[in-house]
Amino acid sequence: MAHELTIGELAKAAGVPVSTVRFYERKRLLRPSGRSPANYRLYSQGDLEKLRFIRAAQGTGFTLADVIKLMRPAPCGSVQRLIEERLEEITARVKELRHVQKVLKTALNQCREHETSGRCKVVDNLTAGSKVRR
Amino acid sequence: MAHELTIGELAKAAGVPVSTVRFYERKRLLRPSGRSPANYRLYSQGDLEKLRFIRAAQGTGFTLADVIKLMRPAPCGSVQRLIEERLEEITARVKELRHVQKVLKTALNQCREHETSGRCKVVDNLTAGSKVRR
DNA sequence: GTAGACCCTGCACCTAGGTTCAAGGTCAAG
DNA sequence: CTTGACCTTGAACCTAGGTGCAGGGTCTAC
Repeated sequence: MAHELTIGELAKAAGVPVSTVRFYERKRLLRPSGRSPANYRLYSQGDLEKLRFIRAAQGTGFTLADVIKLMRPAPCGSVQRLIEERLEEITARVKELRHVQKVLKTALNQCREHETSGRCKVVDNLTAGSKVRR
Repeated sequence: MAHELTIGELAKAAGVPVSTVRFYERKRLLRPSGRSPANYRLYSQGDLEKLRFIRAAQGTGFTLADVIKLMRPAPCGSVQRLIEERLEEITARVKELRHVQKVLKTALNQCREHETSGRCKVVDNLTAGSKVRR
């Protein structure tokens, strides 16, 4: 089942632009497993899975640099550390976003209460209630 | 109280690099209220507050383009729309992060259970459980 | 045998939000 | 009157994650 794929087929199967596949190659994330006589890149099913993994890991918030680390066989320990780091980041970010959410909701309510057609006063609220982190 | 500030004083007071203040000027976010005889930028207390507002709004997740819109006197309506958009984004992002959090926690547990010193198997889990959005 | 869809390489460009550099002017202290 | 900290300008550079283009080769169908 399933012979080798050209770059276009691979890209389509994974739902990414061809240009991105070549970009990943430049970044040493995914090298074709071979070349055709005409010098076309050829990819195996395993390559397709790798590509999917890359996208999944990115969706999970890992940077491409992290993905490289995740992909080369590594002791569980270092993988665990990467995951824990990401988890901490996520927790912090969620907390931050919840705060921002509160500030914005307050602002929005104020805005709705004394609605004017002139200058909006909401500005002051934003200035008061938030942190500058990031 | 409080005369005009040079760019260095302003930057320090707001806790941002001088280069950033000049960058904001290029982006039309903050123009000095005057110039000294020696052509130094001079900023008022109001400018300082504006600068603080810019940082606060950024911390709240607005882009600089949004901040420009927020700063020029605008009907409440358009400000409200901006805020609502941000709120929706935040809600979506939090949901996404919660999902990612779950996936990562599962992966981490698996990783801890059958800890090996060889290749980590966690990869498969990430591939299975996540979306590619973003 | 030619049109159109695909592939190749290398390089430039993009967004966002800045930072850094070169070459020079200004100001206060000692 | 020199040293050092500050200010000026314009322009180049940075990161991350790509996208686009020029100038060419290849493959499939008609």
